[in-house]
Amino acid sequence: MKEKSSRLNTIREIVSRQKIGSQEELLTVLTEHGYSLTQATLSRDLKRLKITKTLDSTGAYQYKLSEPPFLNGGGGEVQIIGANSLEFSGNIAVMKTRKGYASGIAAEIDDEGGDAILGTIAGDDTILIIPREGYSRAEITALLSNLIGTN
Amino acid sequence: MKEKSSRLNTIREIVSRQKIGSQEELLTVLTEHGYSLTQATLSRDLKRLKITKTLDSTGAYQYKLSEPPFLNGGGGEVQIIGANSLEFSGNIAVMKTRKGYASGIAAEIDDEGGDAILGTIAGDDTILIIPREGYSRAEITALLSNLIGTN
DNA sequence: TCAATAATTGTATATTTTTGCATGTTTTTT
DNA sequence: AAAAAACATGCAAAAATATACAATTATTGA
Repeated sequence: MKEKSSRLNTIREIVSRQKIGSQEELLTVLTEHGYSLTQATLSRDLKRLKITKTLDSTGAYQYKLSEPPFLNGGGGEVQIIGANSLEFSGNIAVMKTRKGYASGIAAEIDDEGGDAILGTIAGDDTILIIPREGYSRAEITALLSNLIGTN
Repeated sequence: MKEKSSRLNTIREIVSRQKIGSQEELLTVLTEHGYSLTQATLSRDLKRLKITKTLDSTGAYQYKLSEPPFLNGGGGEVQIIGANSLEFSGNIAVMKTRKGYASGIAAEIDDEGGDAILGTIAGDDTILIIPREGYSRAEITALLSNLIGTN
């Protein structure tokens, strides 16, 4: 099912970008984005994504991705945890990251991407990933998913 | 009142030692430790302590001290991946990070540092951390170490 | 393809957490 | 020391979140 993974992606992006204080609130935003679901489903989505209600520095509630935005160096495998979503436009991949981490993660992708990655450009929370010609979306997705890890 | 801070302390200890999945459960443990309070009070205590309900790797709920996103404890060893070093010059702290991660980590410090941190400036792999006047090196070190963590 | 199996979702409901309010207690101010 | 202000707490109610169950939709394998 396509709907679901797209929705999960969107949820991750929203949560990492704006302050969301309750599921109802997030539900509203998702509705504005064109998704139709109930709070029950959202609750399950959040559980799958390990997004939990935390407290920000002012003591207000805020939903947050619980995985630290870091590289997991265990076992020689490099795994990037800070990336929130990946989507293609044409043959260009756009990765959204936790704010501030784009350039760091982009560097990792350059490092690890090998032949398949022609280059990357990073803003603050967005990375443009340009694959080398001849590599399919599927291949790039697989490569990056591997770096990122799955949900 | 002495009772309260002692209780908060105990809560922190319990939560960091054993798996607590709900406030009721924690309440039971606290009662066994000789404290007498209601779930309502406990809820407020947890809020003060910024202890929130998160999801562990198996998908079960677990209360946790808000965790610094800086480190990865793979294989029992504590490994600081984002931040490499911390040193003072005068009352200014300089943190070295993995290339590209400085601004991301600086943002975390701003987020989590509370009153003690006046501000941060990030380059590519270096963060300047300016403590608020009145905070000692030791305090800042403790704070940042805590953020960086010894999980 | 079709039946069997698994996954996803909504509804209704249960569970859990948060909070308004009243009250008692401690601390501060005068 | 009395009054005022600030803080802590329980109770009850509200709000938020999670889940059992049943229906629906997708997926798998012969």
